[in-house]
Amino acid sequence: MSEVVHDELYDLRHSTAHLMAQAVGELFPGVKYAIGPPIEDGFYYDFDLPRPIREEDLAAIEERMLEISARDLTIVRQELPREEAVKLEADLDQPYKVELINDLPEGEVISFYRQGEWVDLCRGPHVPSTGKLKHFKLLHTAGAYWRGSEKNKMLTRVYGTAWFSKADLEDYLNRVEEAKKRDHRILGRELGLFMFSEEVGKGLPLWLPKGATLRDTLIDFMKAEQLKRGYQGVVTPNIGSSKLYEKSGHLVTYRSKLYPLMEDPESGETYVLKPMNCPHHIMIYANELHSYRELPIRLAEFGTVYRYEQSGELTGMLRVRGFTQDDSHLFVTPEQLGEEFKGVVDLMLYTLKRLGLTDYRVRIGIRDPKDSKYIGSDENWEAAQKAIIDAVEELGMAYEIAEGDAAFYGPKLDLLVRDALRREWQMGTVQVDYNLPERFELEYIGEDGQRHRPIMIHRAPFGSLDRMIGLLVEHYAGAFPFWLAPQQIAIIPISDRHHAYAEQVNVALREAGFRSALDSRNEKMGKRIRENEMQKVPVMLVLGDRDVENNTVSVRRRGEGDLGAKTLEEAIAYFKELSAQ
RNA sequence: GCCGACAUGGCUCAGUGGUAGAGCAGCUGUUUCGUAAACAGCAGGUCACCGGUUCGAAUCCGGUUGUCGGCUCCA
Repeated sequence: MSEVVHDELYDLRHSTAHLMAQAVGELFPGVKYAIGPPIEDGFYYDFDLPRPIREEDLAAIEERMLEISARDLTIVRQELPREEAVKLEADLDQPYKVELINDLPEGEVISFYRQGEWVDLCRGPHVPSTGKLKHFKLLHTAGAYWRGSEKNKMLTRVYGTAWFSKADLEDYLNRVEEAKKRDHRILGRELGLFMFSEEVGKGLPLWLPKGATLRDTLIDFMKAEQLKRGYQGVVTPNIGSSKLYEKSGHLVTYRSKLYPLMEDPESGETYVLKPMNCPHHIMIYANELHSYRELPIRLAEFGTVYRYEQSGELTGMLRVRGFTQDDSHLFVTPEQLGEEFKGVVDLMLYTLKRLGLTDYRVRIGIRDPKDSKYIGSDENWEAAQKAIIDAVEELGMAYEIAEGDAAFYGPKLDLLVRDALRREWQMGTVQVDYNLPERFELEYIGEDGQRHRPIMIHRAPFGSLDRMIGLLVEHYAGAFPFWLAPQQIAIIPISDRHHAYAEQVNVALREAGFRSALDSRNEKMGKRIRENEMQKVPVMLVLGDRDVENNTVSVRRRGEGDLGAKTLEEAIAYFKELSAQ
């Protein structure tokens, strides 16, 4: 968030951050100020304090903020030459501010904003006086490293939100409350999709029958697409020799992100629990000599990988330690690169569309030339980055370039989607890689009879099945479209005498390929309807005397209610229609 | 990993030093019902785990594990 948009709401939030800093200064003498910018929906300020602020302190800080607001202090801008600016902050015993001033580029205007006794280094702009700041709330505290580096001291960050009116503030707080109800961790349990077990291990998801069905549905969808698009399935083991990963470069770059190595007791050779599928797929390509006529070769696998993520990073299904990628590696000639890359992007966008995810961002990660973790030659990097940018330009897509976001072996294009709490997650990803083919000396025989080096495209349209399902749960608030719903149809016989007919209908629907289940519990129909509604089953069939008599089913659509009686044939036609939506 | 917080039956929560409670879910019966909660009874917890303080700990203290919000990281 280096580029801050200067609209009025941002100014208000920025000023509220100052207001909070002043209040903290009054309540915690000796506080050192770091930075305090406006952010989406609010603001934060980082403090270095004699003792950390606790959540229970927030009310007192808010109270002091309101008091300072009531003083209605005029907010005044003041510009100072560099030396005087440094002296001002040094006199105030504010070392972080001194460091910030010293790092400002030559010729930059150095400005301060003063409200009453309190002053802060700041580019501004701000509201005219503290009296304008009334509708805010402090939300939570967090630790944050000075300048974002874990080598530096950890400061205390306080997050808050601020709005023009009381109504806006309340709306926002309500929105957050509503969003929490969509949390996939809560819905995942309520809907019986997945679980975690302390005894199995943190970050290791267990998929329950309904969640497993959802996974199967997504896998079937992707397999069908891949079949149309000329992919071939492969299967590779969950572990591989460390030598393989040494050669690929993963071992050096991601040592700390691997589960500890396993040792073969006979040979003493070590094995890696695989964090990636690429080296395995590369071995399959290298198994035989390929002609240019065979290329592109597209090897696909739903590969489960394990990454030892830092414990503090784990978040439900959105960040786990064991997950399944819809992975594929394409081996292509330089001439094919552009078309193949565009083909992958097309699949990725089609996938998002089918899943109903329309709100996403495209980020192109290129390398940071100053960082040494990137392998391979400058020429290869230039060529790979150019291939990606040319392709998205040709496709007319909106995108952002992010320096330093490339994989260590190549640049990539990521699709980013937000969760219920508006946190952004990387979903689909595609990378262009000249470097691993070089490391593994991959070849094909060209038209000219000479040996040539293929280029690899790594891609995963879902990214991780686990993360994608977590996100889809939040996107749909658990109410999946018919084709995705783990259980599509619930059959509710009104009383015992309708069971035989209900069973018959259930069998017929399963025969027709629908995920149907009979709910013949000894409960009143209304209760069973209610519970199936809450389980987000898209369709219910209520069966009573009339239906048995007329050989019909009464169709009830989730969220809509009774659609009336249909024959079984009509109902099946309707379900086929729903499946296509 | 770091900062802060939290942890009571399957779920949601009450209980702040004197030997654990409610609703929902579960089980058993009764009820056989036309589109979002029938009725009654029963059962269920070493209060996350380990240690300490105390005559006595769910409650106070320390540690561990897990979870939550951030930071850092994300092939």
